[in-house]
Amino acid sequence: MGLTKSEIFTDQQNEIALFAKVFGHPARVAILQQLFEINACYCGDLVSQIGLAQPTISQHLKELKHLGLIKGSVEGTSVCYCIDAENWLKMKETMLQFLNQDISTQDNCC
Amino acid sequence: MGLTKSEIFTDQQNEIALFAKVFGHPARVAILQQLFEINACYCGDLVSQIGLAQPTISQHLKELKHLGLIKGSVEGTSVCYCIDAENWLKMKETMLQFLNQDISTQDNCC
DNA sequence: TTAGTTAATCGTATTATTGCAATAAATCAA
DNA sequence: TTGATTTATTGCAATAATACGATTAACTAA
Repeated sequence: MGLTKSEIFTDQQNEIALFAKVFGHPARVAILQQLFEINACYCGDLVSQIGLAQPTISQHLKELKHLGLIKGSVEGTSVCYCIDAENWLKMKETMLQFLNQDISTQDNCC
Repeated sequence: MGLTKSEIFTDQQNEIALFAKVFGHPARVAILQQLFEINACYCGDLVSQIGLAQPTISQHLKELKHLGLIKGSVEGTSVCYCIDAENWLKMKETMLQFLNQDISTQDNCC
């Protein structure tokens, strides 16, 4: 019915899915790459660099902030965003655990 | 307008987003974890283990297969699915490159 | 052939996501 | 205070994703 049944999955599975979902849009990938490269970036800079409208960028920033992956500090009229290093590492641990799964035996059936 | 503007992003950014999007649902995370654990699994087993309807599981399997992360072989009336090890490794390389980004300088602005 | 089993596909209802114009809010400069 | 600048929020239209009942397709066994 168009509604993800989160309750039938484990917390870990839901957490992985939540992190992955936020990376599931190229604009958010681009924003994060930019923040890593520049280390800090104004919202307006991201708007001109990425090429989406200001409300759209603002919305993507909000989602990244909601998951704790970035943080922003007000500087006058503009807002400076950067990666939240601590939370990024925590996220990385979770995702690596998922990505580094190995196939138990070598003889695949397919 | 509800339509991702893929054309304004790099191929790499779009690729990362596509992989991440498929991990952005707990059912697909659960399916992949199960395939890693059991090494091979019938569609029907996944249906009973995960607790979603058969057409729903089949749809999720289709998406995973479309990205090349799993492959299935017909065995009589059932279909045996397993991880496509080679493509999984390729995907992992792409995602690790993204996740392993480091902050250039230590002095964060925020 | 016929009945049973398993999985894919179709159709559809419901919810989520994306994108932006318009507007509001907050700050600064004169 | 007024006007300019920057970002957040609101509202809405369009598209995508999720889930499943019903059906189809493919195979097996009797």
